[in-house]
Amino acid sequence: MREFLKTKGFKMTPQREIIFRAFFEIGDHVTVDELYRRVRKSDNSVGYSTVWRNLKLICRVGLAEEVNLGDGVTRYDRVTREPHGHFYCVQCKQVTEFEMEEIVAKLHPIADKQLFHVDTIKCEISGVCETCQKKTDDDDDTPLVS
Amino acid sequence: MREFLKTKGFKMTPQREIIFRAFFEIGDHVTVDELYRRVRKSDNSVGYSTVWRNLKLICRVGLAEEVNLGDGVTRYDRVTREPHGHFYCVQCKQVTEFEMEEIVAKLHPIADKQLFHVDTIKCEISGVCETCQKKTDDDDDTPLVS
DNA sequence: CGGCTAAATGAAATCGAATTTCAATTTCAA
DNA sequence: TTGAAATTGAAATTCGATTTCATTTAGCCG
Repeated sequence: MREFLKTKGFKMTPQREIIFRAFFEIGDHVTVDELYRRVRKSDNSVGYSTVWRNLKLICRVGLAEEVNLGDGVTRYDRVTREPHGHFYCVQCKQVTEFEMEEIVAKLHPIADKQLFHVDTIKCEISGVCETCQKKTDDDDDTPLVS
Repeated sequence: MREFLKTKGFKMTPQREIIFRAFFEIGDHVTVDELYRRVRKSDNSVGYSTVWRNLKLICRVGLAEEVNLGDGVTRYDRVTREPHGHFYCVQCKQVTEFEMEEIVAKLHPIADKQLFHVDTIKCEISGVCETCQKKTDDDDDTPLVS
């Protein structure tokens, strides 16, 4: 990793070491705050902005990407995996994934047709997860569109 | 519209009249600020928060939905149309659409399989639009990867 | 037509995540 | 070892989103 960063003009530091390690351990849909807490367990002197900057750095070097589920908090995903979309439960805020190979394959021709140069493709499905569906079978939340 | 709102327990006001009208005229991917400016042309005494609240209201009654393209600004789309995804040009910030009927049809079974109750489906493709591609053929922006 | 209550408004204040500033520290190539 | 450039931590700032609050208004009821 030190070498990889060097080739891109960045230095390795103890804090960065911890942050990178933590990020790749936690895995996906992490928020800055979550990662910050996690990092503090290893070294409680690491600053919030350092965690933030390094998360941005991980994105810049192409190892992660920002995920926006519309709840005002930015999450971060590793990009070292298959293309995938997200299920976002509006009740428990839990994020799960689904494989998106086929969807992506369908989307590319659409972009090509409009001569749009694609950087990233995102699919987000919001709704209620199985667990929360069961939980809210009774206590209904005054539906506006009855 | 007055009647429609009444059935949902809301009143009609001059400001609301203007805001609703403006929203459905402008059409899509409007930001609060854009709509606010537009509304002020009809009546420069309308407040920003009123525009914001009414945009939220339009969403609540199911006539619009929030669109999040990851640039920190919330946009609003009418929902009275075919399901569609968005192209977002990271250079000129322009938003265009693409038809998504078929994609949605493929996505639903995926959600069903995980027993996820779907509220909304969003597909966002970020990249560079045709116009901006031509514009930036020369002045390259120091690519980090490569 | 008044009177009344809930809803709506506008301005200003607040919130909160994201981002920047700045002085001090650290990395690492020469 | 040394110096330039990168990095860090804390605090400040930014900026869109949202709330507060005093005032006004819509629309139902008699």
